[in-house]
Order: sequence, then C-alpha cells, then structure tokens
Amino acid sequence: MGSGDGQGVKPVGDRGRDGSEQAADSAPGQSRRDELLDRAGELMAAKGYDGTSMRDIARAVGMLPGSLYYHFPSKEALFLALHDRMVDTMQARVDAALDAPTDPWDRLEAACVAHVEGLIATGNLLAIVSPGFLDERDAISARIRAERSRYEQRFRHLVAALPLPAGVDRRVLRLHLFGALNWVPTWFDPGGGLTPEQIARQIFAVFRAAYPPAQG
Amino acid sequence: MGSGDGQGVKPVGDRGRDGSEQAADSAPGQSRRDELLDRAGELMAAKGYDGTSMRDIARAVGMLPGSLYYHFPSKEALFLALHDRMVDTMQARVDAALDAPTDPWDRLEAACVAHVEGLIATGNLLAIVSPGFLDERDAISARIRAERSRYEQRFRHLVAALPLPAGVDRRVLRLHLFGALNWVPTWFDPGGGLTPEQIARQIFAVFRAAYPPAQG
DNA sequence: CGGAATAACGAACAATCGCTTGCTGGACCT
DNA sequence: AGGTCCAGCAAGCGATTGTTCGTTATTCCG
Repeated sequence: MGSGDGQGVKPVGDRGRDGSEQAADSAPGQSRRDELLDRAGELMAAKGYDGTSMRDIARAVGMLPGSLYYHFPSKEALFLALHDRMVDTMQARVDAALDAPTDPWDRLEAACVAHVEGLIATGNLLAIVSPGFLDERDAISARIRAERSRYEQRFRHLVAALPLPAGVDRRVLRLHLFGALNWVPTWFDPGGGLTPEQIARQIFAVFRAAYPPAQG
Repeated sequence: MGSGDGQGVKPVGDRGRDGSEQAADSAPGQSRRDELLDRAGELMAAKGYDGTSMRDIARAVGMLPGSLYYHFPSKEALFLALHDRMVDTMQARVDAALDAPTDPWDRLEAACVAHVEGLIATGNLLAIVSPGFLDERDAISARIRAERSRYEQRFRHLVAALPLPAGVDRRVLRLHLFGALNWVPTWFDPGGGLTPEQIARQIFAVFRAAYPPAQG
C-alpha cells in the first residue's frame, strides 16, 4: 500500500526517458543490474512471470531475496525494465537488418528474419506477454502495450510500403504475418534442422507468392 | 496412472436447488460441475492460470473454497478437465464444419474458420496454454500436449491433402497457418467491424493465392 | 583519516496460496 | 422410518508469496 514513492534512492542514472544506449551486453561497465535482468529474463521466459519468484531470481544471481529491492522497487518494475530492454534490443536488431535492402519486399523480409531470430535469441520472452497474461492484469498493461506498439510501428510502415493490389487489408495482413512469426518460438526446435532465418523466410515466401510483382 | 480416474459421476438431480432460479442458463442436464468449469474457464482466460485462485473460482460460482475439492481433486485436475472439454468442443466444431466441403482447400478453410470462431467463443483459453506457460511447469504438460496434438492432427491431415507444388514444407506451412490463427484472439476487437470468420478467410486467402490451382 | 554512497545481508512481516478435514442439511431409494 | 450418498459449509493447516527494514561490509573521495 503505501504507494509511497519515498525510497527515492536510485542506484544509477535510471532517470531519463530517452533510450539510453546500451552497448554489447558483455561490457564490464554494465554492473549488476543488467546481469540481474539477464537471469530474470531467462527464468521468466522459461517459467513465466508468476512461475518465477523473487527468490528464484535472487538465487539465480547469487543474492538474497531482499537485496533485489535495492535495484528494483518491485517485481512489476523489474519486469517492466526487462521488457523495455528487450524491446529495445529487438528494435535495434530490426533496424540493423533494414540497413541494406531497399526493395519493399526485401525490407519486410529482412525485418521478419530479424524478428524471429530475436525472439529465439531472447528466449521467447516477448511472446510470454502477448497473449494477454499480464495484459489484463495490472497497470503494467499500459506501458507494455505502448512499448509493443512502438515496436510494431516499424512493421506497420514496412507493410504500408508494400506494392499490393487494391483492396488488400494491410492490417490483417500485418497481424497475420506477426502472428505466424510470434508463434514460431512455440514450436521451434534447435535441432530440427531449420534455422530461425530459414523458418522466417519460408513463412514470408507465402506472402511473396500470394502477391507477385508481376504486372497483370 | 488412471488417466480417467473415474469420477465420472453425474450429479443428475439438480432440480430445485433453490427458489431464486429464474433464467434457463444452459442445458438443464449439466449441473454444477460444468458451470464450475465455465466460470473457471472465463476467469483463467482473463487472468491466466496462476492469476486465478481457487478462491476466485469459488467466489465466482458462489461456493466456499474448500467445496471445490468435492468436484475436483486439485487445481491442476480442474484445469485439465477444463482443457479437455475445450479441446473436445473445438474438435466438434471443426468436425461439423468439415461436413459439407469436399475440395481440399475449401475443407481447410472451413476448419480454419471454425478454429478461429472457437478460439474467440471460448475466450482464448487455448492460446493461454500454448506459448509454454504451463508447458514447462508440471506434469500437466504431457496430457495437454497429447490433447493438443490430437486436435492438431486434424489440420495435419487437411494440409497433407492439399495439392501443393513439390518442395513445399507442409509442416512449416501448417505451423505458419496455425500461428496466424492462434494469434487472432490477441488482437481481435469485437467492435472492429471484422468477424472471426472474415478474419480467418482473409488469412486463408493468402495461402490460396500463394498456391493457385492453376496447372502451370 | 572520515564521511557518504553503494550494494548487499539477515530476518522477519502480512497476505495469500492450494489443500485437508470434520461435519451437516437435504434429496433419493427402499 | 431408516440408510445412503450428494453437495457444500466452516475452519484451519503448512508453505510460499512479495515486500520491508535495520544493519553491515566495501568502495570512493576529499
């Protein structure tokens, strides 16, 4: 209760709404906080938000449960920071992939590949939130939706740039594509012979074949 | 392990439980147990498995928490029964839709429409389990996966019956389709102007267009 | 050297969790 | 009338949850 924001002590420069640049994760400068998020991310990706207790996280990082509250004021805040960081990572990934290609179809395909690769690499943490587990729960919903929307906007633009025949509902097309991609972590098998990239390209190939560039 | 574990007792006589019964809620034959599953399903679909406590369910159905354990030996068993019943419902729905059409493409499309309609109707309970929230948790995993696989087999057969050009990976195609469909409840808006059927058909249209029946 | 700031320990808190048990009113059958 | 079983109440158990708080070590800084 309290809701008292007293506690004003902030460990590091957490303030600032701007996207702080976070470089490679192996940097020594990134103190404990990021490693904490790493472990928490792994756990939550594997066992879910509710399935991961603060004690689990503390144990995974070699701390006592109470010590976590020095870095994050609550479990919710921890998850929020985690989600935030992951969205940033994904976005950076997609942006990097969009550097080279110029053709609208190639650009969207590159983004899709980066997206799936990111999903697999981050342990499917993004998909955890999506179906509405946390969405319908607390006030986290708002921020999560906002970050998610911000990320999806990239894809909105990419789809908008596509040369499609008139009458095609680009929204449904985008959500169709997104759903198929986001579902991949559910069935992906590292030893299945198919890489995330191959899967993404196969999925994308259907769209390409459905709306061929041929004029006629 | 007794999978069925008996328990098949039907309460039968539910007549005149109390005088305040006014509206024919559902089928008269199914008494308390099914209503219990209904309410539990709504709650879990909205707040997740962990987010829904036995006390929540008891309150929703007008009982005391301990009384639930007369009907189900555990929360896990309750969820299992719920999941089981829902898979049956979905399968019946798909089977009914497959009654009429004969063309492979039409058949798969009908199944997809029934699938999405079922997802929306059941409050997206199926999608809850999918991403791996419960999968990686307990021994429920086994049974859930089995039921899920049984249901998906329908789609496996439908995809197998499709006249596709050689070299197309039918597994990825099926999972692509399934992912897109299962993702629909995430973004479906009842007042959005599109019915579940329309959405399913739009998604399916992409596949149809990608592999046209023309023999070229 | 001395005082902040950092980062954690150690122990507990109230609340909630799934679940168990003993019991009882009433419907049904004979 | 008596017996049986359904269906639920009432109360509490042990465990776990997120969280708080006072207290320390260690480091930085002038």
